[in-house]
Amino acid sequence: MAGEGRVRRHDPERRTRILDAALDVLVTDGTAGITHRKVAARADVPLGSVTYHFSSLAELQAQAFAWYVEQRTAEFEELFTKVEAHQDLVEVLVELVQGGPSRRRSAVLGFELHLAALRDPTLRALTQKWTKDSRAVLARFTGPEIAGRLDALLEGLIMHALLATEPEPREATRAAIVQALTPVAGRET
Amino acid sequence: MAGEGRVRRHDPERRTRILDAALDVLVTDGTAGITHRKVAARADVPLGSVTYHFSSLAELQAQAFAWYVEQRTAEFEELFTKVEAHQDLVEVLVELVQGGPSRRRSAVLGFELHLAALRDPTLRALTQKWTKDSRAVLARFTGPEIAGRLDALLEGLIMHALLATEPEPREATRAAIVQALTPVAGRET
Amino acid sequence: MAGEGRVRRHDPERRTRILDAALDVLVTDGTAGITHRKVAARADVPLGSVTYHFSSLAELQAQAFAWYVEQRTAEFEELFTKVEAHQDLVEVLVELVQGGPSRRRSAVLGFELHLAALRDPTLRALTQKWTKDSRAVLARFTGPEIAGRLDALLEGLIMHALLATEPEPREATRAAIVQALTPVAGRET
Amino acid sequence: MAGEGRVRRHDPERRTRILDAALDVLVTDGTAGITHRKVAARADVPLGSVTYHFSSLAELQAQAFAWYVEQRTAEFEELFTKVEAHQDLVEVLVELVQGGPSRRRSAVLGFELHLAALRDPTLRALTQKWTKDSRAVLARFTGPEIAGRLDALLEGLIMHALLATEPEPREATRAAIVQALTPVAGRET
DNA sequence: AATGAATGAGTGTTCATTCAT
DNA sequence: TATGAATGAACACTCATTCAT
Repeated sequence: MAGEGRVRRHDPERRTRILDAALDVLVTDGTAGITHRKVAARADVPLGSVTYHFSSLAELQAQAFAWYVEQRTAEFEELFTKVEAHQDLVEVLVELVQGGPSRRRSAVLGFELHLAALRDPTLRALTQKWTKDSRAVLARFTGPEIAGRLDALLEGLIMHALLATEPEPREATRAAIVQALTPVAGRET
Repeated sequence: MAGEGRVRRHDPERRTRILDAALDVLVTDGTAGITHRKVAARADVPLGSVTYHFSSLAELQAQAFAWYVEQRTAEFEELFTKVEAHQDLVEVLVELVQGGPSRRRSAVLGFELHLAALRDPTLRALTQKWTKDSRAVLARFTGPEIAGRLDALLEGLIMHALLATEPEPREATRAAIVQALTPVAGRET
Repeated sequence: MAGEGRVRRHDPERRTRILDAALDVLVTDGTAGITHRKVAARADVPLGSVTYHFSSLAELQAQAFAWYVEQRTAEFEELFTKVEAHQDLVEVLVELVQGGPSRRRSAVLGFELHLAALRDPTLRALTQKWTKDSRAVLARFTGPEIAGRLDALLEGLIMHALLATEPEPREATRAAIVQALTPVAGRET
Repeated sequence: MAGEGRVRRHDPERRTRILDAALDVLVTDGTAGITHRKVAARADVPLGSVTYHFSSLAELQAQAFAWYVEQRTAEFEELFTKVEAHQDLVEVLVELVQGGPSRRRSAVLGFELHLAALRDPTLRALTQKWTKDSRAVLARFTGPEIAGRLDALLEGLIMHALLATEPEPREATRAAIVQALTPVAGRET
């Protein structure tokens, strides 16, 4: 708002806009395809502006991912404020996995981050905190052990959902989640 | 099978050596970092040899991934030939997740492929066949529904294992797998 | 002299501090490596401050070199105030050449300036005046002809001293200087 | 010779032509101003060709300087093959210092190299060998001690000749050289 | 008076790809 | 058939300089 003039000298939200643009590029082209130029074009900002605000492409990527995790953590947290009964929990989790195209962006970024973290210790710190926080939220409803497996299951389900040509039936997803939530009767070794 | 033989005069294994080198590079640097030059260096082959055998870098990557899936599918299949009792199955799967550094390479390539497939239809065909085959193997022991969830769970567990600083306790992994294998007693929803 | 005072309100020594910083950068990185940013960092001054006080990088460099020549000329002059006997002169000159690391900075800047002057007429005016002044000082003790060759010899000795891995023996330096100071007996054409 | 066609696929002397072009650029713009693009333009060669033949700009510069020293050493050597009498020696040296514009290029490169060597150990190895070789040649006529001072004197004379607006009188140069060649009668110190 | 944000030109370098041999 | 030379496009990044505040 306030004038989309060609020349934008004072532009206090530029940093954030660049970060959002970087995330857009990461969704589209992945860490393999991100470049200063693509980000600048997406943010409608001169090339020099990107290198001015971020000391390197790696730094830009790291901050973009941090910004993504921050948003997604809040969103995740918020999702569970409405959960009261066990049934609510199941529904929320199913929605998390099956969530339409709106969720696709989020999921792609998540996997992109995971893979990048495999090679970048800085990012790994980010994913570890993220995983810990997610599990903590789940654990409020399930206890820590179940939260761990549930988290892994969700990760796998989401990845498969992303890659499947035709969506998994909602029932199958629900059944998988319900099972993960159900303590096993007879103890295992 | 066999077939494929296009160029194999003097150095019949050069093609394969290049593919293996490409996989090595993919493990180290990811799809973001693979180049003709790195592959050539790794395979100890002149640069021209790589571009000669593979019409483009994308083509090389695709064939490398195909070669990887072929190997991994066989390996996966083989893993289950020894399984007889239910207990064996659990052990094999736990090993699959916890498998040491030897399995790391495999796991990294798997995720790299999944992510690449998100944007490349050619690769998606590959991942779909792979997923289908893996599930089919699992289904021989568990039935189709459970195979699906189990597959997702394994995917998630492996990813988490890759990213964790300290390995998950073997017990937790086993418990998660056992649970996925155990049909839920009382139906819900 | 004095004059020059253009901008000196709140931080009257900032200009000088910037010039000194510029010289430091010139010693470290040469004319090939000087930048506004390095100078600003060295002077612990905001980037804008450098461009504010000096209209261009060339201008900054020129003034830094002028400042250097001014200092060095005074220092040179001062060096000879103590000289009375011929023997004193020799000692002072040997010290000039062999002078330890303290003199290194000075020598590097001198050669840097000479080379820059080769391509920049403004700087050449500076080097010419400098050479003239130096020779005039020497000439007070040696007469003009000897001063010229002596000056050249010193220049060469200093350059060699800078580049040598192990210092030339003090005796050799002294011998060279003594010889330059000694008028040739029998004239030859 | 042999066709100056626009497209020059096979061009075995390209490396050398690039080195010569690099020296040209170094004469014109110094180590401060050399770029891949300038060298490419000067050599009439595509940009990629320069980076193909030389792994970095520093490498290109180093090899160009090495090539220069090689040429200049040979030239220097050759200069003294004609020297028989003492008088010949003086004449050759005077010519070395006073040598017209043809010698200017050589001199500029020499100083450029000296200064660059101050900061680059690789280049310093080059200058040290060069200095050693030059002195050895001189020493054949003067003995080692005098060769050292003579070398320094020549260096200084040449630098001054480069920077002077009007050439030093030939006589003054000759006198300086003659003096450096003349052993001092009375012992010093 | 002073400065941080901003930008466009230019840098070194990498690389997929082409092609003559 | 196989390969090294070659090249043009693109990249990350640096920087002198401008300008609004």
